Amino acid sequence: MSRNRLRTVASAATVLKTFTASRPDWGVSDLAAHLGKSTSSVHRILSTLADEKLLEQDPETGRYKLGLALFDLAAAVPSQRTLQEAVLLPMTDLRNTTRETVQVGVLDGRHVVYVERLDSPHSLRFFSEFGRRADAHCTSTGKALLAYTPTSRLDRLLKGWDLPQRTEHTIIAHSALRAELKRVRRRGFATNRHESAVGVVSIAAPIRDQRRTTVAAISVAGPAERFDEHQDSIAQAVTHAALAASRRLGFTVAA
Amino acid sequence: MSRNRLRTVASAATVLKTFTASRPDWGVSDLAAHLGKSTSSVHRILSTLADEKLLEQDPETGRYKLGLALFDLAAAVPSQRTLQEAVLLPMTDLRNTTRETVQVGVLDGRHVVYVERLDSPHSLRFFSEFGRRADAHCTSTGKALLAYTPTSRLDRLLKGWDLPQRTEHTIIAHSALRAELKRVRRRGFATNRHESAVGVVSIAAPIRDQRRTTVAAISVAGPAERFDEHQDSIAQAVTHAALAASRRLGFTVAA
DNA sequence: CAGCAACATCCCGTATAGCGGGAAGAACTA
DNA sequence: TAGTTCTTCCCGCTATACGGGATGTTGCTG
Repeated sequence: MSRNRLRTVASAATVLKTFTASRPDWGVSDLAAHLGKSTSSVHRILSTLADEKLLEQDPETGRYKLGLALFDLAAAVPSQRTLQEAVLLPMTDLRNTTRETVQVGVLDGRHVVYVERLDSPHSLRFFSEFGRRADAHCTSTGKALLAYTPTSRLDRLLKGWDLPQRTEHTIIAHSALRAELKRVRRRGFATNRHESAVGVVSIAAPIRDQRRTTVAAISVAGPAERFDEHQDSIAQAVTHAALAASRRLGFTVAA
Repeated sequence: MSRNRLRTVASAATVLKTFTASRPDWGVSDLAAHLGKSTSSVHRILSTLADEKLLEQDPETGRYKLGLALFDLAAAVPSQRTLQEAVLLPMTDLRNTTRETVQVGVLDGRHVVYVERLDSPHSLRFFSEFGRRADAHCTSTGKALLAYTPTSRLDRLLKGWDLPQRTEHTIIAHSALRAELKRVRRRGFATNRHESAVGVVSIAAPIRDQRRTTVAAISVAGPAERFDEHQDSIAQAVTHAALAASRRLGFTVAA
């Protein structure tokens, strides 16, 4: 943490981040109690953020919630723009080939953030999962990204990382995860077989840029029964799409 | 603007909002010049926001961009959650019926913010347009929302609103817009025929909640040539989907 | 229906956080 | 190699932000 920080801005950021999907609205008093601050201070932060449209206040109840200005900001997150352009056609091709949901994710610490998505024609999924974050250790996207994370950085991530067990198939031992990541590097793709949730299977491959750095991963996900029959061909299609996307980011195959 | 505001927080919000799709990254010096502040002050704000993951700094160039924490916040915006659940099946049905892209939007002042989307099976569109905002006066979604905006509020919006002309078909006169909104109320749906962009046609209908308040609109959009043949049946499907979504929000048809 | 509780909002005295000038260090360019 | 541009940091000064407590509103309960 930088020494030269603005504590009022940090407090306001903390306030913003207290609004979550599971706790979408707060009153002045209960937020003050939650944060251990006075109602005066919290009220000032909330009304300032509301003036800036980052929050909204329900005029009937007086409670605050996140505001629409956040959509504008989320839509402007730039690293995904270059990535978006690169994955446009490969994602569409992959979706049309596999008829399944296709996603692109990036690593954020011990999580995956899904930044792009194309629904399968017969999927009920929605944009609401845009920006969704998931565990890195038990998703194919996460494992595809961790597999190519520099060793020193992976060591730092693993230190103190008590891998959450999501299903009975979830890898929870560091040694097992390291072995699995080695297997991912050998095969060139990662799989998730009921590790993040029972019934969910996915395959992911890394997307690299012109410096050969893995910057994202592309995946196909669906219910297990549709995958088991065609895993080899899906894996091939995913690695093909990942290479196509990589090429568009300037990656060249070694001679 | 509230008198009781935190100017450091307001400055930080201004900094965040300076990052846009068209200007996705800033250095300390050029942002300071842009905002008329000293580099010391701007640097402190930027590094504090980076500590909070709302911004990221490129370690090679020193320039700042928006951070991934914004996805978490955008995904947690609550008013869309209830709406999402309500529009789930109606959107899917509408997409399957029309084979076109389906969106749900809400009004934000003189703009529409698209908060849900389902791509047509043959669309190249992507999540990058999630949260996209568009003019209200020349989109079917916008007109469907403005048509049911209380008169006093519509008057306030129109006052000083110089309607931007996007194509030769765009409504730019207040009187013409009022007449058009009357027509929307009479027909129960709104249309956009090359008004927001040449070649783009869409049809939208209002979604109401249990208090009979119009809270969102659902629309189908596509290229003009696919719409012209089936406008009546598409309009019927859209109004049907809007009613289904409304019912799920507790709306009941008057006896 | 009156009293009470809970909440948001606001005022004001105090002190500390934040401001900007300017210096230091790094990287780039002519 | 010197000059330029940029980011980062230090420090004195002052204006902002803090929290206690008061006020007003709304809803609940006996």
